[in-house]
Amino acid sequence: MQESIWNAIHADEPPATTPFASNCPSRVVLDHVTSKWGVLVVVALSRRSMRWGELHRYVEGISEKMLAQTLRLLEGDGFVLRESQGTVPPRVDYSLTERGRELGELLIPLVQWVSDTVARTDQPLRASA
Amino acid sequence: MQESIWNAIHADEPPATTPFASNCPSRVVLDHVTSKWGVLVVVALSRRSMRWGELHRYVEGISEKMLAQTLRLLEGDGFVLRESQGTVPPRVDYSLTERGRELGELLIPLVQWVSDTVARTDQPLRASA
DNA sequence: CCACTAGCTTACCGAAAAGTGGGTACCCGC
DNA sequence: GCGGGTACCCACTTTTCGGTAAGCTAGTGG
Repeated sequence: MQESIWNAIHADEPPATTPFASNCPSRVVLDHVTSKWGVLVVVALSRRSMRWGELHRYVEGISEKMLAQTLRLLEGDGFVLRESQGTVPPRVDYSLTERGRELGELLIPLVQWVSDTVARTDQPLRASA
Repeated sequence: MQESIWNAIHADEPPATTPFASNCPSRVVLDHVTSKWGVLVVVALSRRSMRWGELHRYVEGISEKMLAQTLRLLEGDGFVLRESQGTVPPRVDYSLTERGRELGELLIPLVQWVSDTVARTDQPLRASA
């Protein structure tokens, strides 16, 4: 176990093990999981595994390219499991790994909260774009 | 209160109140708070308010432009409070609003978990870039 | 009196992300 | 044999992101 990021916040210079340090590898993964589509894909797969086409229809507005790219990225990071049945027509199932499920449990409250907060706000949340 | 995003996941078509729908306004805010620098700034401000220069030094690698842009965005979304004492040389304090603090409590576990997971992983987490 | 500081803003430009349109392979139903 | 469905990949273009550099204000140290 490593230091809490709270310790980092106390210090003037953050330790290299937290994403506040520019050379920390966690920044890369953090970028992946907080990417525009990455969040939605992980949350979508949190409930149940889905096929390619299902995901594409479900995460509205994502292009095929971005879906493929996002899935490959998340697979590379060990969050998503890709299972291709060798059948024709092709059928590929995507699901979360154990690590992906852990991530989902952190992302779901975030998405839920943002969604709720925006919906609840009477005055527009943003003054400018 | 609105529907849980879980209901959305059960349905074939997600309701317009969740970020799965392409026209949902929460997508915009979600993009802000999950942006590369947005996450780090909110988490940094979660512990204590900071001045411009402090933040700039603390969130390593962020350019002045990006810091200003991120802060303006988060201020527009109501997450960050900007207090400029009219003194010269200028002194500006940034802190989280109540809403910002709520957000921080969701982001901290995420950052912590990613940081821990990456640090704990022996084999490289990502197969490809 | 000149440089230096803090906290920005704006203009400019290259890089990277993301959208578009096409193609592929294979089989099925008509 | 033609079109449609599935799950992609590749090339091209557009859009956005993000970094560099300069400028601005006003007081302060040398």
